[in-house]
Amino acid sequence: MSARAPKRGKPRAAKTAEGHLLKDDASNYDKNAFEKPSVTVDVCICRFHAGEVEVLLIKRKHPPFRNLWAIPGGFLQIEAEESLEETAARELEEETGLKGVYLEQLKTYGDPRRDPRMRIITVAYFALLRMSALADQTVRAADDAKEAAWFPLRRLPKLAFDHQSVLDDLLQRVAGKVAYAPIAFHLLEPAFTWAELQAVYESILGKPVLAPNFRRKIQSQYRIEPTQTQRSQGPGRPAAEFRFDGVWEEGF
Amino acid sequence: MSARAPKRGKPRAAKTAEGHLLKDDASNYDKNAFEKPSVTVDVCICRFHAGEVEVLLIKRKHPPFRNLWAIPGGFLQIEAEESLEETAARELEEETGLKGVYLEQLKTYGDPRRDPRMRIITVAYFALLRMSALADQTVRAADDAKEAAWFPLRRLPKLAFDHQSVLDDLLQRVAGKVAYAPIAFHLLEPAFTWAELQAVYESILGKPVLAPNFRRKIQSQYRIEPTQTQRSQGPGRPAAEFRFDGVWEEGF
DNA sequence: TCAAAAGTGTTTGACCTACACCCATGG
DNA sequence: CCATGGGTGTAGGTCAAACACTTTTGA
Repeated sequence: MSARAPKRGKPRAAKTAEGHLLKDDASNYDKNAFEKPSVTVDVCICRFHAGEVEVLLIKRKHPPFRNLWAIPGGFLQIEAEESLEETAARELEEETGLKGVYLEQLKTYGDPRRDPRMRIITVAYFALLRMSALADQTVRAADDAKEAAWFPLRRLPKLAFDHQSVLDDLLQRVAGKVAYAPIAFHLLEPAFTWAELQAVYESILGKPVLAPNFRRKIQSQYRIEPTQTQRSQGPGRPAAEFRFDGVWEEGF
Repeated sequence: MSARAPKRGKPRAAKTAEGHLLKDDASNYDKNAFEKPSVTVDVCICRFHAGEVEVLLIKRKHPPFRNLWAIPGGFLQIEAEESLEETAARELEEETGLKGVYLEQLKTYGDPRRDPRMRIITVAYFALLRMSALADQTVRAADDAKEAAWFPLRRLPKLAFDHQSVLDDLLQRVAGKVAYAPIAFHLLEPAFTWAELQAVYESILGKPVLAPNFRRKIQSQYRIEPTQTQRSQGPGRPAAEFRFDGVWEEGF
């Protein structure tokens, strides 16, 4: 349910034996009848850099977990009527200055002791963005002086709270999803080379793949269109650039 | 993040331009600095009956959405230090009297207008249970007189709130997961026949499968051990009963 | 003996893996 | 020419779909 309103009265008293089904009268509820948790949205901000998928973490300056690294996030703004995804987008923008980035809900964490200070429910999202988007943007290690840094998903520092399990869940989700959904392209420039695309997959899957088979497989799932542009940075044939042009229609 | 504490002060004032990174001093926070949403946990309770996967819904007696059907759920109990999963388990027990049932988190819904009365964040779970567990238990259409009834997942009535999309997400999740995880067995008795197992898969996938291929595929994934028992309810060879005995080890 | 259930076998084709090999192109 | 990137071909293996068929067993 999302909407049975609590009865009036003290929180504990309101929860009687049959209290699991509460009156729905619009005229008979008190939105403060139950104590409420704080709700935050954390965003695992991912980029692809130096052959690896990296996530942006911030170093905590204060207890608890002082000097450990944490996933950036913030409180849901009730007054602003933010949806969860809007909160995630706002956090992402505050942290990186970017809008319009791919965002997906990961999972919600609500263990009563995950934050020693107070009861916090955290909805985790993840974002996938291209390096070029960050070019002019400085990642802001915000005012109260936390460091911010990128870490490869497979070589993380010691993390605060239950954030290790959040990132474990993230890696599992992304590795599973990359096989059937075109999410890898969000980590690359609009024009990319085969070698780059393959490197993203290899990083996510954690193992090498054979180039010819990889390309056939990708082309059987997605339209990969050549651009006119090239990439030349040394000896050898310059790499051609391609762009993602949607998934193949599945009917017929 | 799950833990940066809000600054002291009025909610709006606390959220300054740089407010996304808040002080972590344990000595410097006020857990009421931000307005909080209510948090509920809804549980999609599923059984397998008459050849179909069914979900338990309750009929709303009061506005909003009076007389529409809704997924049962309830408020997270802060004082009791419940985890989200414990809340789901409690709701399940209150609704059906059952404990120890398979539970899995589905997704979290937080649109600001999903409940017209107040801001509610709902974490949806789903439960899979066997018919035999319900045998002596009456499903309680709780005191304030809501009806409770089972509906096939593919033929749902008009639903309250955003519960239609919750159940859409549920079907998609279950259909995807049944292919690689042994979740179907939770819907069957410990001893089941091949025909029953196949019917569960066909119901979830929404299409018929060929029995011989189906059995080979299942047996390649899981240990299916014969029991000594049988099932005889008419002419024809009585169906032998089997039990699930884990997944095959994947190393070798 | 019939009907339903369990189980075997086989054919076909798709697809994945691994590798060999060729072509293109800028330095 | 050569190093690198793009691309084709293909042999072998695995696996799944589809279907035919046999065996078992209680009513």
